[in-house]
Amino acid sequence: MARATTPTRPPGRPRSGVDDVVFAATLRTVHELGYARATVDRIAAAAGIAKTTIYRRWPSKGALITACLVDAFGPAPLTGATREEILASAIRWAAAKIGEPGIGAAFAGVFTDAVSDPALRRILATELQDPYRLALQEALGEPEHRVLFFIDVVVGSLLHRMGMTGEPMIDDDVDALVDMVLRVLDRT
Amino acid sequence: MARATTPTRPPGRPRSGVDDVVFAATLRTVHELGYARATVDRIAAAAGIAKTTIYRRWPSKGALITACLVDAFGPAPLTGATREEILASAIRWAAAKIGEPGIGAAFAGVFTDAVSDPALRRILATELQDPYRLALQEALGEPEHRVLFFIDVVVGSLLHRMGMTGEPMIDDDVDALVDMVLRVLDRT
DNA sequence: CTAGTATCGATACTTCGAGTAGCGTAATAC
DNA sequence: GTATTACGCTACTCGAAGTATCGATACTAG
Repeated sequence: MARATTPTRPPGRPRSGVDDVVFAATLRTVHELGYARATVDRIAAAAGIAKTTIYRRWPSKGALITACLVDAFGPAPLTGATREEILASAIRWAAAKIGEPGIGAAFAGVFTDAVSDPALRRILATELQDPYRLALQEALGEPEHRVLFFIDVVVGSLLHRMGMTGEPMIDDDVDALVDMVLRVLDRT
Repeated sequence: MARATTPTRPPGRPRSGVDDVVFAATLRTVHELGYARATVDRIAAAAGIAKTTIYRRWPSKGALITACLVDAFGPAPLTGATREEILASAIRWAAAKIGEPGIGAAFAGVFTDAVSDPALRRILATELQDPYRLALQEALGEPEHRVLFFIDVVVGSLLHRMGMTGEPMIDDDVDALVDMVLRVLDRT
């Protein structure tokens, strides 16, 4: 997610474009060592840069992980002809992403940190959740509180499974999740 | 949860029965300061005992919080004439408990810690989840994987709401959660 | 009442990770 | 060249988990 080169480049040495390297190193480290043992020192070492460089770009470990997740999730692929198809594809997409190596553990980790950290909670809500929430409100024509409920159910279920078992939710249960939420959507 | 006085009391000074005091101090501290700032030192001070006494009884902060939650949740009140009524009452009970001051934050906190700590995850699954899972399997006549799915959905949704907003789920959404899960139960 | 045992409180300590400070160096614009 | 900003590096502060030790205390057994 390189910053667009503005016509008026600011003075001084430009930042090296190592964001993607750091993100990859972050997910790899979290995947291999778990969230708690994935210290900023270790992530920096895995990325081959200095720890201070990380703190020059992201103000905290939580912010780093959040930025990493925003990058990893990317834009919402809301595909489908009907509202049902759109919501179903979004749920399957979320399940697949959270199941990728490192992403689920990183997500559960920041989520946990956010519980006791209102500032991080705001970052998480604004940077990560809001884009998908707004896109879903638009695509489904549903009010905010209803989309928030869907997100609580889907993301909460996926993270709870990941947190309690250390493994992503199996496909059969993702199917059940899709069926369950679609049934709620239908009953408008 | 005082230990039953066995006929053959072991030698030495008996433990002071301060478990309940510690549990109350734990929930109060977590409620007032949040999970991260609820250090063992502060919890001990709030309980009026030494930190070392806490570590003589529970091997880690996570184990203390888990024991506190086991005590706070208590036995599962699976009441109701039909399977639907039993499951509905269980969901509402879980929502009410997680909404109590300190409990939701403590739950989300240990849950987070457990993600990166397999030992704590085992304690959490064995001590806190298994009793309710087994009772639900028995009461509902449903297989393990299905009850586990219900637990993922219900607890995951409630914790996600708690974690993202800092506030427990409102009654309207708990109603929606009950409706949604019951609909899955019916479709056997 | 005394001996034995195990818990308590208190203090000090070790360990480790988040985040900061300072400095010399490298890369760019002018 | 100079100015400016990012980099790597080292060293540091701070806070919290968990440990070690020791004198004092509360029991039981005789």
